[in-house]
Amino acid sequence: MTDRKVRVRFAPSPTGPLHIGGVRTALYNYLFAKQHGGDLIFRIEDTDSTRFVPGAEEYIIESFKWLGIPFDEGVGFGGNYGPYRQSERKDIYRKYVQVLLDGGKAYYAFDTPEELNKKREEVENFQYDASTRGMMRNSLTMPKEEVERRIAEGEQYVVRFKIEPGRDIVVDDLIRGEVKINSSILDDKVLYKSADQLPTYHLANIVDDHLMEVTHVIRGEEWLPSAPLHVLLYEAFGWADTMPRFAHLPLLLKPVGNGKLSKRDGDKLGFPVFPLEWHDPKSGQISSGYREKGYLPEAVVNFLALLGWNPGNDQELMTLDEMVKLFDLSKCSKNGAKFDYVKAAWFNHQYLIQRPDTDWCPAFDKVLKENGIEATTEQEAEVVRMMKLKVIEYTDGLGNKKKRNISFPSDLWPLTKFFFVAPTEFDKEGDKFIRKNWKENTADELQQMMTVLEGIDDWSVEGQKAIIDPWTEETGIKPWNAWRVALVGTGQGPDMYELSAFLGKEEVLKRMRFAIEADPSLTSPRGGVESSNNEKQTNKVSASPLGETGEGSVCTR
RNA sequence: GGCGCUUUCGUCUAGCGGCUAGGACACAUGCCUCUCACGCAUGGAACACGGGUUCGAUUCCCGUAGGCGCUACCA
Repeated sequence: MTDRKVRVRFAPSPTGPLHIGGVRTALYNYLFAKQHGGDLIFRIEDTDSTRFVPGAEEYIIESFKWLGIPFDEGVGFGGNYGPYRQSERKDIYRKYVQVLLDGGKAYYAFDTPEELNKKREEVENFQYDASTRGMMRNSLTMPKEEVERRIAEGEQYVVRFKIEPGRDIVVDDLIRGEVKINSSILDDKVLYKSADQLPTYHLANIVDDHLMEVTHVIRGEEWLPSAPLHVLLYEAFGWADTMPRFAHLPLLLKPVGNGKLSKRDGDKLGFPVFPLEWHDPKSGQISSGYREKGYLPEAVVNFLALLGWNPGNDQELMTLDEMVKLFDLSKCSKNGAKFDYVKAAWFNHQYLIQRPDTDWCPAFDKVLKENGIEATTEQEAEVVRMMKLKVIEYTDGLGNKKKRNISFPSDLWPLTKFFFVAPTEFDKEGDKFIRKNWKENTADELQQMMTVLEGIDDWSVEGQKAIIDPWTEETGIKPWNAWRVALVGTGQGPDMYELSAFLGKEEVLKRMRFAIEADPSLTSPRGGVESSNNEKQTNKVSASPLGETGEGSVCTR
C-alpha cells in the first residue's frame, strides 16, 4: 500500500459555483499530490440528477484554470481511468451493486419516500437499520419470487447497504488520528436508486476511488461521520487492503457569528465566496467572484492555504511551489477557521505591489473608465497615458521604493483622483486636515501666492521653487498644506511642487481660484461660530464648478 | 435528541511536560514628514471551566460548558 503511486482526487458536484472552501480542499489535494510526485484527478460527481446545474462544470474548470491549480487527469484533462463523470459510469456501478447484492451485503427495498416520511413522523428517531429493516418492505422480508416480480413489473426500488450492528469501526484519519464509532448508529444507507439508475454518493465514491486507484482521500470534515460507512463498504467489496488513507479537513466558518461560511455571508459583508463571478442560470442572480473583485490568483491561493495549515514557522508569503515543498497534513489544524477577509485583502496587497508597473496599466485603464475618465481624442488619450504613468509612479512612492496602501486596483481611484479631477467640495467638518490647515486668513494668503505664481514662466519643480521658496521666507507664509487643500481637496498626494508641476500652471491657478472663491471659511462653522447657521448642513459645500473644471472632466493642459 | 469532531490574543495560528506563551492581520501610540501612504519603533490583547496524572501542566487523561458537522432515494 505504501509503495503505490500517490493519487488523490477533487470531486465536486456540479450543483452550482465552486465554493471557496472547495477551492481549499482542491488546493490541499494538489499540494499533497505534487509533494509526493502523485496525480490529482478531477472527477464530476453528478449522481443527483435533480440538482444538476448547467454551466457549473465549466465554471469549476475555469476557476482552477484561473487559480493556477492544474489537474493531471479527469473531466477535460484526459486519463486512463475514465470516464470521470459519474453519470457516464452507470454500468460500472450497476455491476458493483450486483456484487454486493449477490454477496448478501445489500438488499432491495421498496418502501416509497412517502412511506418513509410517514414512518419518520410516527416514530421518533426512526432509522432504517438492523432494528427496523425486518418491519419494512424489502427483499429481506419478502419471498424471493415477490421481489423478482416487483422488479420485473418495473416497481421503483432502492438498494440498501446491510450494516451489521454492534461493531466498533475505526477510521484512521491523517489529521485527527483514530476515530471510533459503533456500527449500530449507522443506518442502512441507500446505495442505488432504480428511478434514475444511479448510485448515491457513497457507492459511487468508493467504487470510483477504488477503480481509479486513489490512495488518499482528502476532503471536508462534513464527511467524517460517513467515513465509517465508507470503511465498511471497502470491506464489503473485499478492498480493505487497498483502502485509501483518509484526511478530514476543518471547515471554513463565517467571519462573524456562528456557522459555516455561506454565500450569504459574502453578500452581506462584501467579499466573494466564489473564485469567479457566477450568473445563476435559474434566478439570474449574480454572485461576485475573486477574479472580478481584483484579487490575484496567487494571493487567493496563498491566503487559502494558510486557513487551516501552516508551515510550522512564521512564513506567510509563499509560492505554490514552496507550499508543495512545505505542505504537511499533520500540520493541518483540527478546528474550523473563521474566514478573515481583511487578511485576504492584505495578502492581495502583498502580491499586488510586487507586480511590475506594466501590469498595472490595464487594471488602471479599467479603474479610470469606471470613473468616467475616458479619452475621446488622440490628444486626450496621450494626456491620459502620461498621467497614468505619472500616477503609477506616485503610487510607487515617487522613487522612494515605497508602496501605497492598495489592496485592489479599485483602491487607486480614491488615492489618485485628484490627478484627473479638480476638487469640487471641501468636507471641513469631516476632514481634520482641512480644519487644521485652512484658517480665516488662508484665502488671503493663497491670493497673494497666486499673484506670485502667475508671474512664473518656468513651471518646472525647480522653476517654481526658485520663486516660491524665497517668497515664503520673505512673507513668513507657509502655504503648502492650504495649497494642498486647494489642489487636492484634502491631505493627500505627492510633494506640492511635484503635483503643481504635473497639473500645470493653468489648472493649478484654476483650482486655487475655485477654493478661494468658495472660501469664507472654506465653508463651515469654524469661521463664524456666532452666526449660528445650521452647522450640519453648511459644513459640506459643493460650490458650482467654475466654468471648465467640471467634475469628471479630464484636465488637459 | 443521537453520534462524531473541536476549544491559545478580536481573527489566523506557533507551542508537541518546565517558555517573560512567539508570529501575522486588525487596532492604538510614537518617529519620519509640506499631507496621505510606505517604512521603522512601541503598546494593549489569549491558554473555556472543573477534576485528576505528575516534582511540575497551555501541553496527557476524564468530565462540564461552548462551537462545528452529520443524522435524505444531497453531495
